[in-house]
Amino acid sequence: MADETTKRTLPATSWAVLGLLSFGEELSGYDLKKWSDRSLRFFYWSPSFSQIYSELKRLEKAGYASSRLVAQETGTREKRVYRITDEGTAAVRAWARETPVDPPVLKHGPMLRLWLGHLLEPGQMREVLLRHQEFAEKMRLRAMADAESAKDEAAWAYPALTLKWAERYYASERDLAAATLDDVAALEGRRP
Amino acid sequence: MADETTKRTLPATSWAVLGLLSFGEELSGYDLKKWSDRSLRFFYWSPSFSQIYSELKRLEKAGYASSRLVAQETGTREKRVYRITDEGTAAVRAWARETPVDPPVLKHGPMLRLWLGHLLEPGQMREVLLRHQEFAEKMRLRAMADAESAKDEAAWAYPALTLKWAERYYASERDLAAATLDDVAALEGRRP
DNA sequence: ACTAACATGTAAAGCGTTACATGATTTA
DNA sequence: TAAATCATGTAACGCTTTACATGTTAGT
Repeated sequence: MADETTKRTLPATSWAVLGLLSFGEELSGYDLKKWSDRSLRFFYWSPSFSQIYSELKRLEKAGYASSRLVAQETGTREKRVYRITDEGTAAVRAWARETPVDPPVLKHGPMLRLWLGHLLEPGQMREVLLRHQEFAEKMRLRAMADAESAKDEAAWAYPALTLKWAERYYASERDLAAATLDDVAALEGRRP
Repeated sequence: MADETTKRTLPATSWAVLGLLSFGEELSGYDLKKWSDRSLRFFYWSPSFSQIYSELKRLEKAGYASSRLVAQETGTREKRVYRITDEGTAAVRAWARETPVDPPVLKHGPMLRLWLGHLLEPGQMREVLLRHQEFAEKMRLRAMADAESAKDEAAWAYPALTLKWAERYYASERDLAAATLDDVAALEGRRP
């Protein structure tokens, strides 16, 4: 272990990155970003490249991850890959078990626009909601496709459950947008 | 107007605060925070006191809001109240109409835990989901209560629609938690 | 050979929170 | 009158992104 002061007070994003490593693979920052975009993205915002790189440094400093440089097959450039340590596994397990779960954070642009509906033309409000509906359906399909390719692999059972959740979540988002479109139509109809 | 450089490039939170002012009332930072907690909160995270205060300063600097000091009835302490300017109204309207809506941002702690299910005991996972279910139902009831008290006031028609949306959204969150509890039970049942 | 996309980082700027400081008002 | 709550801010800190720098690989 190293640097006692930075222990157990890490921000949620650090734990998310350490969580990615907790599946046991040895990964580079770039790998982690790509994987994060395809998994966390559905229910947790995916951190930027630069943040992943700095989180990795912090995790290594805390003794939760170790890194080594590996030479590319043909090229001359080296890359740094990270692996979780035993202490890191213990720490992320303790975090997952003991730290109280805080309520979900939502920043829902389309609803902010609806809330400011008095500033928009009816057609514009409709446009915003239609776009959101499309977005939700696209996300649902992605989650479905990923769930398909991950099924029956016991090691990914829990990630697969989050994909199932995401599929339902974005279906609900899509339907809520549709319902709100009706509500807006009714409102505009009452006083045109 | 003032400070041309800070115009139209404000972060979303600034527009949210200016949006609060766009309903026309003259409000203090404290008022805005309270109102924000009871309205934006359901679909957009509510900024802290300190951020609201600094956003107000920025809005005033940009010429989108004006402030004045008012003396309290009996006390000696003064407070600063803000009102949107004509230019601010035009700006927030232009923002709402022209700025592309970016996809919702979600940081869903319970799902992050589920994703890391391999680190938890089954009972702990169940506990997390139950807590989330309770949270969702509490939010749903709040949205419902607020919608009741806001109905039939034409000026709040759009905010009322967001409360209706929130009521459905948190109902869905509650149901998704229940469904996921079943999924987890099935998973654990298959390999105990 | 050139371009676009892939890959690995660093540096600077800005967003947002927590902690702190201060005073007024209500309640016990 | 003491404590708790309401109310109004400021300052410091830390998280996070955007912009930048640099080299590599694959397609045309």
